[in-house]
Amino acid sequence: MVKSKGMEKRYEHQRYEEKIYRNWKKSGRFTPPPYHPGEKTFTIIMPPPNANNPLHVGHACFVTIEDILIRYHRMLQEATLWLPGTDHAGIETQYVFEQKLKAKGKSRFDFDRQALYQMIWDYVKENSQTAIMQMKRLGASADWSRLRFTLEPDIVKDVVETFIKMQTDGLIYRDLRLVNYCPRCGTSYSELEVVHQEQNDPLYFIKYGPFELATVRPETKFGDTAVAVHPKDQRYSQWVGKEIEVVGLLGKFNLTVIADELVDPEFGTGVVKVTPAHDPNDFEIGQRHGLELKQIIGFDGKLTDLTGPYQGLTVKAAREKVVDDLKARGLMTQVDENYRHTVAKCYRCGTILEPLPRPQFFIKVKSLTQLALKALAKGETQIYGAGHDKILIHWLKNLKDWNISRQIVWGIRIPVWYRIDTSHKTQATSINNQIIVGFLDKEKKLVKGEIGKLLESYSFEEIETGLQMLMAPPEAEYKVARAKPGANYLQETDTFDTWFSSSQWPVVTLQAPGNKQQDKSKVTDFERFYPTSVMETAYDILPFWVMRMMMMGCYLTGKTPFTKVYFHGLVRDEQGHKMSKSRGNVVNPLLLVETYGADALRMALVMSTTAGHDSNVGETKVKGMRNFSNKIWNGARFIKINREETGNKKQETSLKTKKYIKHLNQVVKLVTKQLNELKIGLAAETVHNQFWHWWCDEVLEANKRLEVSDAWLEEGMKTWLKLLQPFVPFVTEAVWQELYPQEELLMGQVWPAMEKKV
RNA sequence: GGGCGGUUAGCUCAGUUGGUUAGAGCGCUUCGUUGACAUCGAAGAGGUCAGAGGUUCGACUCCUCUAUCGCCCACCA
Repeated sequence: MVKSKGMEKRYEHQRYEEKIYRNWKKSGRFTPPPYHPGEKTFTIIMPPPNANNPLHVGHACFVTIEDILIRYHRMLQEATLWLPGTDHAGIETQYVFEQKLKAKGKSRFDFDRQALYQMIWDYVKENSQTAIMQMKRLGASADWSRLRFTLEPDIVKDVVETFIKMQTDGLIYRDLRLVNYCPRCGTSYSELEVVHQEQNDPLYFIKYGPFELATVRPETKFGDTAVAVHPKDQRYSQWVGKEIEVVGLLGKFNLTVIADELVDPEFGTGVVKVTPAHDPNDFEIGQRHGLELKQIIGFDGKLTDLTGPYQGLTVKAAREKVVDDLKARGLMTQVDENYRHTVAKCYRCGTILEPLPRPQFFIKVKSLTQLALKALAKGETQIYGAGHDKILIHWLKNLKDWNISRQIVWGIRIPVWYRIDTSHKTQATSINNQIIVGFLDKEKKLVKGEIGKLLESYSFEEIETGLQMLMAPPEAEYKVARAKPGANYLQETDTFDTWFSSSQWPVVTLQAPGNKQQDKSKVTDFERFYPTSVMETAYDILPFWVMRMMMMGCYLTGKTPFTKVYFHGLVRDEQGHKMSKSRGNVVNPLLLVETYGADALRMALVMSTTAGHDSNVGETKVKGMRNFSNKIWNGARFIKINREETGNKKQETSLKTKKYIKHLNQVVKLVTKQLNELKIGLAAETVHNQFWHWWCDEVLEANKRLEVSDAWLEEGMKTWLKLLQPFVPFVTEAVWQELYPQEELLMGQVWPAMEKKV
């Protein structure tokens, strides 16, 4: 066995990775160089990981792909910026935190807003540090000096300004709508956060005045304000416009029969009860016909005082009781036990969502989607990833107005203010004094009620200090303002949908004052780096994030926020199963890094993957790529031993060098082309196969046979290390320093030229 | 009900935008360790590229249809 001074037989990643990362960071190359006119820039805004959980293998995937592109462009000597950040992830984080409170026997209602916010803040800060540390272990060469967080003051300020601008532009409205409300999470959701799930539920046929009708939700009958049939349904045409008398569980009542297109004459008996307050279709019908909105289910998921003996029952319990009572009174004619339909559930906790009427802030999306569609049509943004461009367009064309109100604490509070009249004589009459508030009084006891009435026993200050929630009637007057507009104003307690701030991420991160140039030039990061080059993210957040970033970026700046979008697929386990905690097949990326090295994991995550398609990654693949790191190491070790043994005096004798150099040029060309075309998986495959099966298997052997000179072998190795660096930065840097200790870091080298002359 | 993908070697996947004998990793067979690497090397077995039709001088690649698997969306009470 041949021994070389300083190079072990195997590449031991543990001995190098940490030190190498420190040297990279020290070199200052994570930060783009000072501005100079005419520079070419390359920018990636990192998808900010949720600051509530350690990283999973999906994060490792985006870190790898983005780092490859960043390192490549940095070597092309472009002004390269990879701007990292973390996201407060409103509902996600509050949910996780509430679980922790629950474990301690507490709930969010035990704390006032400020206290709860501060607790979550501390928790998130701690977790973000973990996430950042983990990304560094993967070799992420991001500019950590520009790290941003969605709830830091500069960002919040910009997000608030955006809302004000949109209000001025008439893109915001507050209206009473049926929102998807989760009684467990205590908040409403946007259209996108609803999961539709198919399930079996009994379909009940009940007697309804002169009719019979079918429903899966008999408990909502207390909120019925009409009966509807299809306008062309001959069977019922004589009833339309007439009043009918219905005998219900709470006694007799009268309803009008209306005709509406939405009714399917084929379904059930062709007659439906209309419950505008608790069904999205019925709400629409109600709007068209001016029906009363009778809310009989509260925001706690229980029946209200309008339901007599059923008051206080949960929806589920109420349904059972109503069914029993209907049967007992002979009002139930039949039950279809095998009825299959879809129900809307909370994406977060799986609770069945209640459509409930609630005044919320909405964004009119139409003009925004038009801007995004235009940018796509003009090719200002190109999508990479298996048909997801079509999906994006489909979304943009069908998007509904965006509900941006969330009833949680952990987020940016909506900058809307309600004036409360504290003069006694108007307390009862002012519409704003009918605002319902909940607050913790001096004894930390929760008090709830109309503010006008509460002001008789509490001071305005006491209410304001302990305020937990505020619910203003739809007609309430409000002011949009950056700061409290006057003494008697109370701020809206709802916060923005977390995606509202995320949608502005490329704009606000680059605009943040903390990111001003260090040098004296007046060019801001925004001017320098916007629009960004590539947005790289998983396809599953296309509608939540990418689409909305396009809409908001175009709206705020007149330019699309990124010229290319690269979607990566989901990382599945070795057998192709989706990773999940319950399945127990979640792989911890950090564990793999420890065992096989960061380079091995990186390579395993990108080799032979294509944009937009899921990939399977398991230990065997990572192990194989660990072997690849070792192969690179040993290729270098051969050169080093060669130097020591022969003093690099081997000259070629057969003039085959020319052929090898030509091939090497072709490889450089190919890898460059593939990276330019964002064919990352293919590029990784090329360097892997060419280095191993061509360079090592053929050229090294040729050198032994004196067909390739030592000098050219060295030259080729240098080229190879540069080509490999973006993919496997650690081992190549380690080798570089072994072979070329006098040179600057490999990370700072220039990408190989296309042509190398023999 | 609408949309988007996949179907290539035993398994997991590539296939550089139609061009000579279709590739990789893992697995399998046989052989090989004094001189980079056994986390290795050499040789090899294994594919009618889901099926049918079409365009073309030429199709894994483009078009149509079928089968099958998967994902996303959807207001059917």
